Amino acid sequence: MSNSRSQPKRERILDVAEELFALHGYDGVTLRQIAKGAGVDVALASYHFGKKLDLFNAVFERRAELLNSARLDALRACQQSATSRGPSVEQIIEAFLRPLELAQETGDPGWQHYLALIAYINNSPYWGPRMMSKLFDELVSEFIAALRKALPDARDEDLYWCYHNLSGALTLTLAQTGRIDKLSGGKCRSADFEAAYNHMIPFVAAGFRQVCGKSARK
Amino acid sequence: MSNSRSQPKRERILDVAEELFALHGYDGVTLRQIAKGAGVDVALASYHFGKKLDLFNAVFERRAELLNSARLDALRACQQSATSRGPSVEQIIEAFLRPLELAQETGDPGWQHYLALIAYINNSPYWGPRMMSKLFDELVSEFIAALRKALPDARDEDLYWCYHNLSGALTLTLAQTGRIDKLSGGKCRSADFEAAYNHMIPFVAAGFRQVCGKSARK
DNA sequence: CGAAACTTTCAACAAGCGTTGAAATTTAGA
DNA sequence: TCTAAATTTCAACGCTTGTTGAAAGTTTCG
Repeated sequence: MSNSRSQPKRERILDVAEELFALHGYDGVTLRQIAKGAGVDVALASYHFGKKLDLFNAVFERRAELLNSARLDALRACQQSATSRGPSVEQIIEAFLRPLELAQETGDPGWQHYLALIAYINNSPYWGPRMMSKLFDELVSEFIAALRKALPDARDEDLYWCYHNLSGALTLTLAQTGRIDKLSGGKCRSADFEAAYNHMIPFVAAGFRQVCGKSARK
Repeated sequence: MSNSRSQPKRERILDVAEELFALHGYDGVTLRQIAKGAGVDVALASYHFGKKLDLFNAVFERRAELLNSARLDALRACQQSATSRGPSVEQIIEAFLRPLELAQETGDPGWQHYLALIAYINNSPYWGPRMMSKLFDELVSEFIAALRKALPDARDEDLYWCYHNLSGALTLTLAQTGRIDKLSGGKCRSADFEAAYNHMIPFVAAGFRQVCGKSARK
C-alpha cells in the first residue's frame, strides 16, 4: 500500500493518538479509534509501541525535547542580551511563552494538539505527578532561577506561588476549551495564542512584581 | 441493612463518584468501581441516576447552586460595603475566591473533590463547552461586570483575557495536582488553599490593573 | 532473483464494560 | 399486621476493550 519505509503509518498513529488523547484524555480513547483514524489495523499500534500506556508515553515524549530546547534557547538568548543584572521579569516570561507560539506557527496542527495534551496532563491529579516532573522540572527550575535573580527581594515561597499562577494561566490557554470565546461574545478567541500571550506577559509580570517585589516584604 | 430512608446509599454513590471522576475523569472510572467504593451493587447506580452520564451530571449539579449563591453573596456583600464607585479589584477577586476556601473548611472532603472535578471540566476541551457555561456563565458575567466598573478604562477584550488568566490560575489550584509541592521542595502545599488565594489575590489584582488600568490605553 | 528482516493485517482471546428485567429485601402507611 | 411502594441485589445480556500469535505482505540487500 502507500508505504514508503514505514514512517508514515507509525507517525500517523502518533498524530491521531496525540489529537484524540488531547481531546478525550487517556481513558477516553480506544486503540481502535486511533487505528481507524490513522487508517490502520488495531494491532499495528501494539506492534510499534507495545501497550497502550507506552503509546501514550511515546506521544508525550515525541516533541518534549524539541520544545524544551526551544524554550531554553529563548532563555539563554535573553540572558545574553541583558545587563549583568540579568533579564527583566518581562523578558523571562516572554522567553517562557513565545516558543510555544512558534511551535504553533510551524503550520503543523500537531503542535496544538500536543500543547493541549500537556495542558490535560498538567491539570490532572493523576497524570500530573506521574509525567510532568520527569520532563519539565529541569526547565522550570532554570526559569525560576532566572526570576529569582530578577526579583532579588522575593521569598522562595512567594516565587513558587507566582509561578503556579503563571502555569495555571498558561495551562488553560493551551487547553483551548473555547470558553473565553463564548464568554466574551467573540471578542477573544482561544486559538489566538499571540493575543493570549500579549495579555499574559504584562499580566503575569505585574503579578510577580506585586507579590515578589521589594515593597511586598513585611 | 444499614439503610435509614435510602439517602445514605444514594449519597454514598454520589460521594464516591465525585472523588473518582475528579481523579480519573469521566472515562477513567467504571460504574463497578463506584459501586464497590460505595459498598453497593452496580445496578443501584442505574436505579437512582439512570445512565452513567446522568450520574456524572448529578454529581456536577449537586453542589453547583450552593457554590454559586455563596460566591454571589460574597459579591453582593462587598458591593454593599463599598463607596458609590463600587468595590476595588482586590475586593471583587476576594469575593470570587474566598467562598471556595470556605467550602473546603466545612470539613467535608467532598467539597475538595468537587472543586477538583470543576477544574477537570473547565480545563477539558470536550467537557468545558458542554458543562461550564450552563452553570457558571451567569455568575462569571456578574463578576466581570463588577470588574468593568472598577476598571472604567478597560477595553472588553483586555478584561476577558485577564479573567481568563484568573480562571486558569484558579483552575490549576483546584486541580490539586501536587506539582507545586514537589517543585518548591515542600515550601508550598497544594492543599493549602488559603496560601494559594493569599498569593493569587494580589497577583491577579496587579495583573488586572496593569492590563486594564488607565495607563494601559494606547 | 531469493532469502532475511521488517511491516501490516487477520482472527481470536479473555476480561471488563454499561445496562436491564426480575427477584429479594426493606420501608411506609392504614 | 398486612399490603403496596421503594430500594437493593442478582444474574445475565450483548458489546467493546487491550492484547497476542500466526499469517500475509513488503522492503532491503547480497
